Amino acid sequence: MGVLAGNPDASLATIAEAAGVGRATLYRHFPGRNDLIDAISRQAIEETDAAVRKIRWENTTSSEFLLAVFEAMVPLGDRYHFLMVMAPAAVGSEAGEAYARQLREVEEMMHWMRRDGTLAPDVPIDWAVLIVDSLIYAAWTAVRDGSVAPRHAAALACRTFLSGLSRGG
Amino acid sequence: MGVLAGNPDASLATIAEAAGVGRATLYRHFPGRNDLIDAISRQAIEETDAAVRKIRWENTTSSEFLLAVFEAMVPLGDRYHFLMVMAPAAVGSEAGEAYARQLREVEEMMHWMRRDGTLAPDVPIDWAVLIVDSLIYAAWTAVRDGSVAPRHAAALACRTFLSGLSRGG
DNA sequence: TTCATATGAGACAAGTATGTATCATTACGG
DNA sequence: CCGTAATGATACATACTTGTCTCATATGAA
Repeated sequence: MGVLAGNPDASLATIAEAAGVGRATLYRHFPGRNDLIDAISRQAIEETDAAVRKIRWENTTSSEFLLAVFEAMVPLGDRYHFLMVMAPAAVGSEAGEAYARQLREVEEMMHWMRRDGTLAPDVPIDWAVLIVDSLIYAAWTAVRDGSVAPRHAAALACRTFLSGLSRGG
Repeated sequence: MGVLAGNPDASLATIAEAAGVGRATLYRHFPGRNDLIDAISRQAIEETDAAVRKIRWENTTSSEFLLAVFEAMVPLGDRYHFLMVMAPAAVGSEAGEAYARQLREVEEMMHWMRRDGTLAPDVPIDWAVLIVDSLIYAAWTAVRDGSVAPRHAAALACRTFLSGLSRGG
């Protein structure tokens, strides 16, 4: 998993070695390379979907919900990164559709925040969606590299989205 | 250039075709594949360096300087992206060193903003640096995809960094 | 025009990735 | 203990990529 996220063109021999299995075993489970990455994509989508579905949205403000999304997604950053890297290449496939659907869900959240009055009305929705994506990835990267503590990463990302990094906030 | 940024492992045949030259011509100018990407890296670094050097830092606030950096870098997003994708793989090489130096310069800018009182004191410098990188990339992506107008992208990135996207801002 | 240089197209060998098949070994259930 | 299924290792054919080389052509200066 992490291998493919880091290098989408890794050879099946490398993947098999990283997974601790023989190369032939990979071909027994998946007819070809595309089937393998499709299966991993499906799993990544399932895990990220499940993590978001767990969040209770009743009686929460959109800001709290956003924080919960960051908290849920940062630990799954490798899955998320995998989808960002591989899904665009798999347009038309099931994985590509699911990724597009996830993007639409983030878009709906941004519309909610705009109606809510939380998101400034002059911010393009597309930009807000892009920033959520970027912040999830940035937070995961920072945790992985040890730049920030895992417990603080999501809060930092949420704060950056809502009020930026300047003193006045 | 754009080809390599999108797929770092693109074959030389693909690169040559995208560049509109014969594959043999590539080998006449560059002994091997590594020399080619090293040359492109050098050019990307030179262009980004030149763009930043043009910025006048005397009699400007750090916020104005940050905006100027965004304005300078967003149009060079493909170069920047190329370096982000390729340079880490070229550790030890001249390009890798130059990329690390650019990162240190952003770090210095963040220290300046912190002393300045612009950057909140409890924000980790590493996080701020990472967010600058992410925002440059995000702004370039948004412009490329037509989500936001080129003239607004840098301002949007700067605003996101300084005051976030919420209404209170 | 004529000569030198640069280019494009293609052949070629070596190395690597893919996909299939075979065989010995291991693990697991009856 | 035995038989079945799964695994690891390996060999193999095919295709792609890399790097080198050759040859015909075009471009450009003298």
